[in-house]
Amino acid sequence: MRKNDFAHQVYKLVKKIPKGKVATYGQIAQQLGKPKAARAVGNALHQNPNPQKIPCYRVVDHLGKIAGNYAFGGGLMQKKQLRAEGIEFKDKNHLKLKYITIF
DNA sequence: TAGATGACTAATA
DNA sequence: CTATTAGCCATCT
Repeated sequence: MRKNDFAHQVYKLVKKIPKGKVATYGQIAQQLGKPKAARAVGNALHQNPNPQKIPCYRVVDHLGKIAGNYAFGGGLMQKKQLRAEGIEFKDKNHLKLKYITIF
């Protein structure tokens, strides 16, 4: 394993997502220079070597929807965490698209 | 090395 | 709205 893995880049970028905002897998992939690698980004987070350092709950799909119960405390906890950061939901599973951005 | 898998995205019906 | 098809890319077996 090299320290400059694709996954390593993903973690680094996810950690930089500002509070109160979220990013899509596609956006992260694009920041890495591979806009088609959204799927690979999801896989990288699935490995999730540092759930305590990586705010994977700020990463959602292109509709602002939470992936599922793969995160630290489950999908429900994830939604609560997002709401605690000032992010509002459009409905039960979809965030308001205005929050989907990096920087 | 090759095939299967998945926390994706887009297009189509 | 949901279901299906297809393309994409890193990781796993």
